[in-house]
Amino acid sequence: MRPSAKPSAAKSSTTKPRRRVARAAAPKPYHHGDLRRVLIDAALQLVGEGGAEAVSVREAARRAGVSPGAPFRHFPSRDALIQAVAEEAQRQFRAEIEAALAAAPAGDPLGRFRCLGLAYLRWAMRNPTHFEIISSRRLFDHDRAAAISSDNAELIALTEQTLAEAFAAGQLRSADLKQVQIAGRALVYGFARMNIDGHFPRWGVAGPEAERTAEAVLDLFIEGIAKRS
Amino acid sequence: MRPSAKPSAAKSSTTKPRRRVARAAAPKPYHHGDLRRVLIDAALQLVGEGGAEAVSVREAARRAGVSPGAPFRHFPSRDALIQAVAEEAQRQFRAEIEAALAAAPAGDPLGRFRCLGLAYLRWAMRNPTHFEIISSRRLFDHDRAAAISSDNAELIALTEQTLAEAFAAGQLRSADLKQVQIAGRALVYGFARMNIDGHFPRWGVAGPEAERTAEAVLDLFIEGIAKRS
DNA sequence: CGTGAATGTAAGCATTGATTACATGGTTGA
DNA sequence: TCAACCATGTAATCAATGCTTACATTCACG
Repeated sequence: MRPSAKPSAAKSSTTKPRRRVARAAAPKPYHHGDLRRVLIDAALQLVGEGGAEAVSVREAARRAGVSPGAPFRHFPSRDALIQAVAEEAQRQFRAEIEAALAAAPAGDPLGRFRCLGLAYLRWAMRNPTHFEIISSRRLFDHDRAAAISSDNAELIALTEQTLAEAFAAGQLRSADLKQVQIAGRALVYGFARMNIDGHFPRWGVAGPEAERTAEAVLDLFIEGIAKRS
Repeated sequence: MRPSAKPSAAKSSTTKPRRRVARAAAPKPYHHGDLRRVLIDAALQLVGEGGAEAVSVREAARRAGVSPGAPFRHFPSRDALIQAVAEEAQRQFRAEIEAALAAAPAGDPLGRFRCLGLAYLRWAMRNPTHFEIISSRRLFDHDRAAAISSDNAELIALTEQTLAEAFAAGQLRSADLKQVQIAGRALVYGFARMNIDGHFPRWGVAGPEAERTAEAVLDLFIEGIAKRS
Protein backbone atom coordinates (compact mmCIF):
# COMPACT_ATOMS: atom_id res chain seq x y z
CA MET A 1 0.00 0.00 0.00
CA ARG A 2 1.04 3.61 0.21
CA PRO A 3 4.32 3.42 2.06
CA SER A 4 4.03 6.64 4.03
CA ALA A 5 0.96 5.49 5.84
CA LYS A 6 2.48 2.62 7.72
CA PRO A 7 5.30 3.17 10.21
CA SER A 8 4.31 -0.25 11.45
CA ALA A 9 5.76 -1.10 14.83
CA ALA A 10 8.09 -4.07 14.98
CA LYS A 11 6.40 -7.13 16.34
CA SER A 12 7.16 -8.13 19.88
CA SER A 13 9.56 -10.96 19.33
CA THR A 14 10.20 -12.80 22.54
CA THR A 15 10.41 -15.94 20.47
CA LYS A 16 11.63 -18.87 22.46
CA PRO A 17 13.59 -21.57 20.60
CA ARG A 18 11.46 -23.95 18.68
CA ARG A 19 11.70 -26.96 21.04
CA ARG A 20 8.78 -27.70 23.26
CA VAL A 21 9.43 -26.90 26.91
CA ALA A 22 7.08 -28.19 29.54
CA ARG A 23 5.28 -25.43 31.44
CA ALA A 24 6.28 -22.78 28.85
CA ALA A 25 3.20 -21.48 27.11
CA ALA A 26 3.21 -22.79 23.53
CA PRO A 27 6.27 -20.98 22.14
CA LYS A 28 4.86 -20.31 18.69
CA PRO A 29 3.32 -23.38 17.23
CA TYR A 30 3.77 -23.82 13.52
CA HIS A 31 0.05 -23.91 13.00
CA HIS A 32 -1.79 -20.92 14.25
CA GLY A 33 -4.99 -22.55 15.30
CA ASP A 34 -7.57 -20.18 13.89
CA LEU A 35 -5.73 -17.87 11.59
CA ARG A 36 -8.71 -17.11 9.44
CA ARG A 37 -10.65 -15.69 12.33
CA VAL A 38 -7.70 -13.70 13.62
CA LEU A 39 -7.07 -12.24 10.18
CA ILE A 40 -10.65 -11.11 9.88
CA ASP A 41 -10.43 -9.45 13.27
CA ALA A 42 -7.17 -7.76 12.37
CA ALA A 43 -8.64 -6.52 9.10
CA LEU A 44 -11.65 -5.20 10.93
CA GLN A 45 -9.35 -3.35 13.28
CA LEU A 46 -7.54 -1.86 10.30
CA VAL A 47 -10.79 -0.68 8.79
CA GLY A 48 -11.51 1.04 12.06
CA GLU A 49 -8.15 2.78 12.04
CA GLY A 50 -7.99 4.09 8.51
CA GLY A 51 -11.01 3.14 6.51
CA ALA A 52 -11.57 0.17 4.26
CA GLU A 53 -8.83 1.16 1.86
CA ALA A 54 -6.26 1.05 4.66
CA VAL A 55 -6.57 -2.71 4.98
CA SER A 56 -3.31 -4.38 4.05
CA VAL A 57 -2.84 -8.10 3.91
CA ARG A 58 0.70 -7.82 5.17
CA GLU A 59 -0.26 -5.70 8.12
CA ALA A 60 -3.02 -8.13 9.05
CA ALA A 61 -0.48 -10.94 8.84
CA ARG A 62 1.91 -8.94 10.98
CA ARG A 63 -0.70 -8.44 13.66
CA ALA A 64 -1.54 -12.11 13.56
CA GLY A 65 2.17 -12.85 14.03
CA VAL A 66 2.38 -14.77 10.82
CA SER A 67 4.34 -14.60 7.59
CA PRO A 68 3.20 -12.28 4.77
CA GLY A 69 2.19 -15.14 2.54
CA ALA A 70 0.14 -17.02 5.10
CA PRO A 71 -3.14 -15.12 4.63
CA PHE A 72 -3.28 -16.28 1.04
CA ARG A 73 -3.86 -19.82 2.28
CA HIS A 74 -7.20 -18.60 3.60
CA PHE A 75 -8.14 -15.82 1.20
CA PRO A 76 -7.29 -15.89 -2.49
CA SER A 77 -6.95 -12.13 -2.59
CA ARG A 78 -7.07 -9.01 -0.53
CA ASP A 79 -10.59 -8.35 -1.72
CA ALA A 80 -11.64 -11.78 -0.53
CA LEU A 81 -10.37 -10.93 2.93
CA ILE A 82 -12.29 -7.69 2.96
CA GLN A 83 -15.34 -9.49 1.72
CA ALA A 84 -15.10 -12.01 4.53
CA VAL A 85 -15.05 -9.11 6.95
CA ALA A 86 -18.10 -7.70 5.21
CA GLU A 87 -19.94 -10.99 5.48
CA GLU A 88 -19.20 -11.17 9.17
CA ALA A 89 -20.43 -7.62 9.65
CA GLN A 90 -23.54 -8.26 7.60
CA ARG A 91 -24.34 -11.28 9.72
CA GLN A 92 -24.17 -9.26 12.91
CA PHE A 93 -26.15 -6.44 11.37
CA ARG A 94 -28.92 -8.70 10.25
CA ALA A 95 -29.09 -10.48 13.59
CA GLU A 96 -29.44 -7.17 15.38
CA ILE A 97 -32.19 -5.96 13.07
CA GLU A 98 -34.15 -9.16 13.39
CA ALA A 99 -33.81 -9.15 17.16
CA ALA A 100 -35.13 -5.60 17.31
CA LEU A 101 -38.02 -6.50 15.08
CA ALA A 102 -38.81 -9.57 17.14
CA ALA A 103 -38.93 -7.43 20.27
CA ALA A 104 -41.24 -4.87 18.67
CA PRO A 105 -44.95 -4.88 19.48
CA ALA A 106 -46.99 -6.78 16.95
CA GLY A 107 -50.07 -4.60 16.79
CA ASP A 108 -48.63 -1.43 15.30
CA PRO A 109 -46.97 -1.92 11.89
CA LEU A 110 -45.77 1.65 11.57
CA GLY A 111 -44.29 1.37 15.03
CA ARG A 112 -42.52 -1.77 13.92
CA PHE A 113 -41.21 0.12 10.92
CA ARG A 114 -39.88 2.73 13.30
CA CYS A 115 -38.18 0.08 15.41
CA LEU A 116 -36.59 -1.27 12.30
CA GLY A 117 -35.20 2.10 11.29
CA LEU A 118 -34.07 2.81 14.80
CA ALA A 119 -32.21 -0.49 15.06
CA TYR A 120 -30.58 0.26 11.73
CA LEU A 121 -29.44 3.70 12.82
CA ARG A 122 -28.28 2.59 16.23
CA TRP A 123 -26.22 -0.24 14.86
CA ALA A 124 -24.66 2.02 12.25
CA MET A 125 -23.82 4.63 14.89
CA ARG A 126 -22.31 2.13 17.26
CA ASN A 127 -20.45 0.09 14.67
CA PRO A 128 -19.36 2.61 12.06
CA THR A 129 -16.49 0.39 11.05
CA HIS A 130 -18.75 -2.52 10.29
CA PHE A 131 -21.28 -0.36 8.57
CA GLU A 132 -18.72 1.23 6.33
CA ILE A 133 -17.50 -2.07 5.04
CA ILE A 134 -21.02 -3.27 4.45
CA SER A 135 -22.12 -0.18 2.67
CA SER A 136 -19.89 -0.14 -0.38
CA ARG A 137 -20.87 -2.80 -2.85
CA ARG A 138 -17.73 -2.08 -4.78
CA LEU A 139 -15.66 -4.14 -2.37
CA PHE A 140 -17.36 -7.37 -3.28
CA ASP A 141 -16.57 -9.90 -5.88
CA HIS A 142 -19.61 -10.13 -8.03
CA ASP A 143 -19.50 -13.90 -7.65
CA ARG A 144 -19.85 -14.35 -3.95
CA ALA A 145 -21.63 -11.07 -3.53
CA ALA A 146 -24.82 -13.01 -4.08
CA ALA A 147 -24.71 -14.29 -0.52
CA ILE A 148 -24.56 -10.84 0.96
CA SER A 149 -26.98 -9.33 -1.47
CA SER A 150 -29.53 -11.99 -0.72
CA ASP A 151 -29.15 -11.30 2.98
CA ASN A 152 -29.72 -7.68 2.20
CA ALA A 153 -32.61 -8.49 -0.09
CA GLU A 154 -34.27 -10.33 2.77
CA LEU A 155 -33.99 -7.29 4.97
CA ILE A 156 -35.43 -5.15 2.22
CA ALA A 157 -38.29 -7.57 1.81
CA LEU A 158 -38.87 -7.33 5.54
CA THR A 159 -39.25 -3.57 5.41
CA GLU A 160 -41.51 -3.84 2.38
CA GLN A 161 -43.71 -6.25 4.21
CA THR A 162 -43.87 -4.06 7.28
CA LEU A 163 -44.78 -1.08 5.16
CA ALA A 164 -47.46 -3.06 3.39
CA GLU A 165 -48.99 -3.99 6.74
CA ALA A 166 -48.86 -0.38 7.83
CA PHE A 167 -50.65 0.66 4.69
CA ALA A 168 -53.23 -2.06 5.12
CA ALA A 169 -53.83 -0.77 8.62
CA GLY A 170 -54.45 2.70 7.21
CA GLN A 171 -51.41 4.22 8.84
CA LEU A 172 -49.80 5.63 5.69
CA ARG A 173 -50.88 8.57 3.65
CA SER A 174 -49.11 7.55 0.44
CA ALA A 175 -49.99 4.43 -1.49
CA ASP A 176 -46.68 4.27 -3.32
CA LEU A 177 -44.95 1.91 -0.94
CA LYS A 178 -41.95 1.49 -3.21
CA GLN A 179 -41.12 5.15 -3.00
CA VAL A 180 -41.71 5.30 0.72
CA GLN A 181 -39.37 2.39 1.15
CA ILE A 182 -36.64 3.88 -1.00
CA ALA A 183 -36.96 7.20 0.76
CA GLY A 184 -36.70 5.53 4.12
CA ARG A 185 -33.66 3.58 3.11
CA ALA A 186 -32.04 6.67 1.67
CA LEU A 187 -32.71 8.55 4.88
CA VAL A 188 -31.15 6.05 7.28
CA TYR A 189 -28.38 5.14 4.89
CA GLY A 190 -27.61 8.78 4.30
CA PHE A 191 -27.56 9.60 7.98
CA ALA A 192 -25.30 6.69 8.77
CA ARG A 193 -22.91 7.44 5.96
CA MET A 194 -22.81 11.15 6.64
CA ASN A 195 -21.80 10.26 10.14
CA ILE A 196 -19.04 7.97 8.90
CA ASP A 197 -17.89 10.33 6.18
CA GLY A 198 -17.42 13.11 8.68
CA HIS A 199 -20.27 15.43 7.80
CA PHE A 200 -21.33 15.82 11.40
CA PRO A 201 -18.36 17.51 13.02
CA ARG A 202 -20.18 18.26 16.25
CA TRP A 203 -20.31 14.74 17.58
CA GLY A 204 -17.34 12.52 16.97
CA VAL A 205 -19.04 9.30 16.04
CA ALA A 206 -21.72 7.66 18.05
CA GLY A 207 -22.29 9.25 21.42
CA PRO A 208 -25.70 9.92 22.87
CA GLU A 209 -26.28 13.13 20.92
CA ALA A 210 -25.81 11.34 17.62
CA GLU A 211 -28.33 8.71 18.56
CA ARG A 212 -30.80 11.26 19.82
CA THR A 213 -30.55 13.22 16.59
CA ALA A 214 -30.87 10.04 14.57
CA GLU A 215 -34.04 9.16 16.42
CA ALA A 216 -35.47 12.62 15.97
CA VAL A 217 -34.77 12.58 12.26
CA LEU A 218 -36.36 9.19 11.92
CA ASP A 219 -39.44 10.38 13.77
CA LEU A 220 -39.66 13.40 11.53
CA PHE A 221 -39.70 11.13 8.52
CA ILE A 222 -42.25 8.76 9.97
CA GLU A 223 -44.60 11.57 10.89
CA GLY A 224 -44.18 12.73 7.32
CA ILE A 225 -45.36 9.47 5.83
CA ALA A 226 -48.05 8.81 8.44
CA LYS A 227 -51.67 9.66 7.86
CA ARG A 228 -52.56 12.68 9.95
CA SER A 229 -55.11 12.11 12.66
CA MET B 1 -1.23 0.04 -5.98
CA ARG B 2 -2.53 -3.48 -6.11
CA PRO B 3 -0.52 -4.94 -8.96
CA SER B 4 -3.20 -7.20 -10.31
CA ALA B 5 -5.48 -4.32 -11.14
CA LYS B 6 -3.32 -2.61 -13.72
CA PRO B 7 -2.22 -4.33 -16.91
CA SER B 8 -1.49 -0.80 -18.01
CA ALA B 9 -1.07 -0.43 -21.74
CA ALA B 10 2.29 0.78 -22.94
CA LYS B 11 2.21 4.40 -23.92
CA SER B 12 2.17 5.21 -27.59
CA SER B 13 5.76 6.16 -28.14
CA THR B 14 6.19 7.72 -31.55
CA THR B 15 8.75 9.98 -29.96
CA LYS B 16 10.72 11.90 -32.49
CA PRO B 17 14.33 12.77 -31.66
CA ARG B 18 14.69 15.70 -29.39
CA ARG B 19 15.81 18.30 -31.92
CA ARG B 20 13.30 20.81 -33.13
CA VAL B 21 12.14 20.21 -36.69
CA ALA B 22 10.26 22.93 -38.52
CA ARG B 23 6.67 21.97 -39.42
CA ALA B 24 6.73 18.94 -37.09
CA ALA B 25 4.15 19.39 -34.35
CA ALA B 26 6.04 20.03 -31.09
CA PRO B 27 7.84 16.68 -30.68
CA LYS B 28 7.49 16.49 -26.89
CA PRO B 29 8.55 19.73 -25.32
CA TYR B 30 10.37 19.35 -22.05
CA HIS B 31 7.81 21.44 -20.26
CA HIS B 32 4.32 20.13 -20.46
CA GLY B 33 2.41 23.36 -20.50
CA ASP B 34 -0.35 22.71 -17.99
CA LEU B 35 0.53 19.49 -16.30
CA ARG B 36 -1.37 20.25 -13.15
CA ARG B 37 -4.65 20.53 -15.00
CA VAL B 38 -3.98 17.41 -17.06
CA LEU B 39 -3.13 15.43 -13.93
CA ILE B 40 -6.36 16.46 -12.26
CA ASP B 41 -8.31 15.40 -15.32
CA ALA B 42 -6.50 12.07 -15.47
CA ALA B 43 -7.14 11.47 -11.79
CA LEU B 44 -10.79 12.29 -12.27
CA GLN B 45 -10.94 9.80 -15.08
CA LEU B 46 -9.36 7.19 -12.82
CA VAL B 47 -11.93 7.84 -10.13
CA GLY B 48 -14.58 7.23 -12.72
CA GLU B 49 -13.03 3.94 -13.73
CA GLY B 50 -12.40 2.32 -10.37
CA GLY B 51 -13.43 4.56 -7.53
CA ALA B 52 -11.39 7.02 -5.54
CA GLU B 53 -9.04 4.39 -4.22
CA ALA B 54 -8.06 3.40 -7.76
CA VAL B 55 -6.30 6.69 -8.30
CA SER B 56 -2.59 6.14 -8.77
CA VAL B 57 -0.09 8.91 -9.21
CA ARG B 58 1.96 6.86 -11.61
CA GLU B 59 -0.99 6.03 -13.80
CA ALA B 60 -2.01 9.67 -13.91
CA ALA B 61 1.55 10.55 -14.91
CA ARG B 62 1.47 7.82 -17.53
CA ARG B 63 -1.70 9.20 -19.07
CA ALA B 64 -0.23 12.66 -19.04
CA GLY B 65 2.81 11.29 -20.87
CA VAL B 66 5.18 12.33 -18.15
CA SER B 67 7.68 10.70 -15.81
CA PRO B 68 6.50 9.10 -12.55
CA GLY B 69 8.12 11.75 -10.41
CA ALA B 70 6.72 14.73 -12.25
CA PRO B 71 3.36 14.94 -10.47
CA PHE B 72 5.14 15.51 -7.19
CA ARG B 73 6.25 18.88 -8.47
CA HIS B 74 2.61 19.91 -8.40
CA PHE B 75 1.18 17.84 -5.55
CA PRO B 76 3.17 16.96 -2.45
CA SER B 77 1.35 13.66 -2.10
CA ARG B 78 -1.23 11.43 -3.67
CA ASP B 79 -3.80 12.70 -1.22
CA ALA B 80 -3.07 16.24 -2.29
CA LEU B 81 -3.83 15.30 -5.87
CA ILE B 82 -7.10 13.70 -4.89
CA GLN B 83 -7.92 16.73 -2.83
CA ALA B 84 -7.32 19.00 -5.77
CA VAL B 85 -9.75 16.89 -7.74
CA ALA B 86 -12.23 17.22 -4.90
CA GLU B 87 -11.86 20.98 -4.84
CA GLU B 88 -12.49 21.16 -8.55
CA ALA B 89 -15.58 18.99 -8.19
CA GLN B 90 -16.85 20.99 -5.26
CA ARG B 91 -16.49 24.17 -7.26
CA GLN B 92 -18.61 22.79 -10.07
CA PHE B 93 -21.14 21.40 -7.65
CA ARG B 94 -21.58 24.66 -5.87
CA ALA B 95 -21.88 26.61 -9.10
CA GLU B 96 -24.63 24.29 -10.29
CA ILE B 97 -26.57 24.55 -7.06
CA GLU B 98 -26.37 28.31 -6.99
CA ALA B 99 -27.43 28.53 -10.60
CA ALA B 100 -30.46 26.38 -9.90
CA LEU B 101 -31.35 28.47 -6.91
CA ALA B 102 -30.97 31.67 -8.88
CA ALA B 103 -33.34 30.33 -11.51
CA ALA B 104 -35.95 29.31 -8.94
CA PRO B 105 -39.03 31.47 -8.40
CA ALA B 106 -38.63 33.88 -5.52
CA GLY B 107 -42.10 33.77 -4.07
CA ASP B 108 -42.25 30.18 -2.83
CA PRO B 109 -39.53 29.29 -0.30
CA LEU B 110 -40.50 25.65 -0.03
CA GLY B 111 -40.46 25.44 -3.81
CA ARG B 112 -36.98 26.93 -3.74
CA PHE B 113 -36.00 24.30 -1.22
CA ARG B 114 -37.28 21.70 -3.60
CA CYS B 115 -35.27 23.17 -6.45
CA LEU B 116 -32.21 23.03 -4.27
CA GLY B 117 -32.69 19.39 -3.45
CA LEU B 118 -33.47 18.56 -7.02
CA ALA B 119 -30.34 20.28 -8.29
CA TYR B 120 -28.35 18.37 -5.68
CA LEU B 121 -29.77 15.04 -6.73
CA ARG B 122 -29.49 15.71 -10.42
CA TRP B 123 -25.88 16.72 -10.17
CA ALA B 124 -25.06 13.69 -8.05
CA MET B 125 -26.79 11.38 -10.52
CA ARG B 126 -25.10 12.87 -13.54
CA ASN B 127 -21.66 13.22 -12.00
CA PRO B 128 -21.32 10.24 -9.69
CA THR B 129 -17.58 10.37 -10.01
CA HIS B 130 -17.38 13.93 -8.81
CA PHE B 131 -19.90 13.35 -6.09
CA GLU B 132 -18.07 10.36 -4.75
CA ILE B 133 -14.86 12.24 -4.34
CA ILE B 134 -16.61 15.13 -2.68
CA SER B 135 -18.53 13.00 -0.28
CA SER B 136 -15.81 11.39 1.77
CA ARG B 137 -14.20 13.85 4.10
CA ARG B 138 -11.54 11.30 4.88
CA LEU B 139 -9.69 12.13 1.70
CA PHE B 140 -8.89 15.63 2.79
CA ASP B 141 -5.95 17.00 4.62
CA HIS B 142 -7.33 18.66 7.66
CA ASP B 143 -5.32 21.75 6.80
CA ARG B 144 -6.68 22.71 3.44
CA ALA B 145 -10.00 21.03 4.07
CA ALA B 146 -11.10 24.35 5.50
CA ALA B 147 -11.59 25.74 2.01
CA ILE B 148 -13.91 22.97 0.97
CA SER B 149 -15.69 22.80 4.27
CA SER B 150 -16.41 26.49 4.18
CA ASP B 151 -17.80 26.12 0.69
CA ASN B 152 -19.97 23.37 2.01
CA ALA B 153 -20.89 25.39 5.06
CA GLU B 154 -22.09 28.14 2.78
CA LEU B 155 -24.37 25.75 0.97
CA ILE B 156 -25.68 24.47 4.27
CA ALA B 157 -26.33 28.01 5.39
CA LEU B 158 -28.21 28.54 2.16
CA THR B 159 -30.53 25.64 2.84
CA GLU B 160 -31.03 26.78 6.41
CA GLN B 161 -31.99 30.20 5.22
CA THR B 162 -34.40 28.82 2.66
CA LEU B 163 -36.01 26.62 5.28
CA ALA B 164 -36.30 29.56 7.65
CA GLU B 165 -38.11 31.54 4.96
CA ALA B 166 -40.41 28.60 4.31
CA PHE B 167 -41.22 28.41 7.97
CA ALA B 168 -41.81 32.12 8.18
CA ALA B 169 -44.23 31.78 5.27
CA GLY B 170 -46.11 29.11 7.20
CA GLN B 171 -45.23 26.35 4.78
CA LEU B 172 -43.68 23.94 7.29
CA ARG B 173 -45.41 21.88 9.89
CA SER B 174 -42.37 21.40 12.14
CA ALA B 175 -40.63 24.24 13.90
CA ASP B 176 -37.41 22.33 14.42
CA LEU B 177 -35.63 23.57 11.33
CA LYS B 178 -32.36 22.01 12.33
CA GLN B 179 -33.82 18.57 12.24
CA VAL B 180 -35.67 19.18 9.01
CA GLN B 181 -32.44 20.32 7.46
CA ILE B 182 -30.45 17.34 8.67
CA ALA B 183 -33.16 14.96 7.52
CA GLY B 184 -33.21 16.58 4.10
CA ARG B 185 -29.49 16.38 3.76
CA ALA B 186 -29.47 12.77 4.87
CA LEU B 187 -32.15 11.95 2.32
CA VAL B 188 -30.43 13.41 -0.71
CA TYR B 189 -26.98 12.36 0.43
CA GLY B 190 -28.22 8.87 1.10
CA PHE B 191 -29.95 8.58 -2.23
CA ALA B 192 -26.90 9.80 -4.10
CA ARG B 193 -24.53 7.54 -2.23
CA MET B 194 -26.74 4.49 -2.49
CA ASN B 195 -26.72 5.07 -6.20
CA ILE B 196 -22.94 5.28 -6.27
CA ASP B 197 -22.43 2.39 -3.88
CA GLY B 198 -24.50 0.13 -6.08
CA HIS B 199 -27.63 -0.31 -3.98
CA PHE B 200 -29.91 0.37 -6.91
CA PRO B 201 -29.18 -2.49 -9.27
CA ARG B 202 -32.08 -1.73 -11.59
CA TRP B 203 -30.71 1.39 -13.15
CA GLY B 204 -27.01 1.51 -13.86
CA VAL B 205 -26.18 5.01 -12.76
CA ALA B 206 -27.98 8.08 -13.88
CA GLY B 207 -30.48 7.44 -16.63
CA PRO B 208 -33.93 8.94 -16.69
CA GLU B 209 -35.47 6.40 -14.33
CA ALA B 210 -32.95 7.24 -11.62
CA GLU B 211 -33.74 10.91 -11.89
CA ARG B 212 -37.47 10.33 -11.92
CA THR B 213 -37.22 8.22 -8.78
CA ALA B 214 -34.99 10.80 -7.16
CA GLU B 215 -37.53 13.49 -7.86
CA ALA B 216 -40.39 11.37 -6.55
CA VAL B 217 -38.53 10.59 -3.35
CA LEU B 218 -37.72 14.24 -2.86
CA ASP B 219 -41.36 15.19 -3.35
CA LEU B 220 -42.42 12.57 -0.85
CA PHE B 221 -40.11 14.11 1.70
CA ILE B 222 -41.23 17.65 0.99
CA GLU B 223 -44.88 16.74 1.28
CA GLY B 224 -43.95 15.15 4.57
CA ILE B 225 -42.52 18.33 6.01
CA ALA B 226 -45.08 20.66 4.46
CA LYS B 227 -48.07 21.92 6.37
CA ARG B 228 -51.18 20.14 5.10
CA SER B 229 -53.73 22.31 3.40
C1' DC C 1 3.39 -46.00 12.34
C1' DG C 2 3.32 -43.69 8.11
C1' DT C 3 1.46 -41.02 4.48
C1' DG C 4 -1.16 -37.30 2.29
C1' DA C 5 -3.48 -33.03 2.86
C1' DA C 6 -3.61 -28.74 5.24
C1' DT C 7 -1.21 -24.88 6.66
C1' DG C 8 2.68 -22.07 7.39
C1' DT C 9 7.50 -20.01 5.74
C1' DA C 10 10.98 -18.01 2.54
C1' DA C 11 12.07 -15.82 -1.37
C1' DG C 12 10.93 -13.25 -5.23
C1' DC C 13 8.24 -10.37 -8.87
C1' DA C 14 5.81 -6.31 -10.48
C1' DT C 15 3.77 -2.18 -8.99
C1' DT C 16 3.11 1.70 -6.04
C1' DG C 17 4.12 6.38 -3.31
C1' DA C 18 7.79 9.17 -2.30
C1' DT C 19 12.62 11.26 -2.28
C1' DT C 20 16.88 12.74 -4.29
C1' DA C 21 20.18 14.34 -7.67
C1' DC C 22 20.45 16.04 -12.05
C1' DA C 23 18.76 18.12 -16.67
C1' DT C 24 16.23 21.54 -19.14
C1' DG C 25 14.43 25.73 -20.52
C1' DG C 26 11.33 30.00 -19.76
C1' DT C 27 11.76 34.64 -17.37
C1' DT C 28 13.85 38.51 -15.93
C1' DG C 29 16.80 42.23 -14.69
C1' DA C 30 21.34 44.60 -15.37
C1' DT D 1 21.65 40.64 -24.90
C1' DC D 2 22.51 37.35 -22.13
C1' DA D 3 23.47 35.17 -17.94
C1' DA D 4 21.73 33.86 -13.75
C1' DC D 5 17.76 32.06 -11.50
C1' DC D 6 14.18 29.12 -10.68
C1' DA D 7 10.20 26.45 -12.00
C1' DT D 8 9.50 22.20 -13.97
C1' DG D 9 10.70 17.89 -15.90
C1' DT D 10 13.70 13.14 -15.83
C1' DA D 11 16.32 9.16 -13.85
C1' DA D 12 17.38 6.38 -10.26
C1' DT D 13 16.35 4.65 -6.02
C1' DC D 14 13.86 3.05 -1.59
C1' DA D 15 10.46 0.89 1.30
C1' DA D 16 5.97 -1.12 1.16
C1' DT D 17 2.39 -3.72 -1.04
C1' DG D 18 -0.38 -7.82 -3.44
C1' DC D 19 0.46 -12.06 -5.08
C1' DT D 20 2.96 -16.49 -6.66
C1' DT D 21 5.97 -20.38 -6.25
C1' DA D 22 8.84 -23.68 -3.99
C1' DC D 23 9.73 -25.67 0.25
C1' DA D 24 8.91 -26.92 5.38
C1' DT D 25 6.13 -28.51 9.11
C1' DT D 26 2.40 -30.53 11.35
C1' DC D 27 -2.18 -32.64 11.79
C1' DA D 28 -5.43 -36.25 10.80
C1' DC D 29 -6.56 -40.50 9.49
C1' DG D 30 -5.60 -45.07 7.54
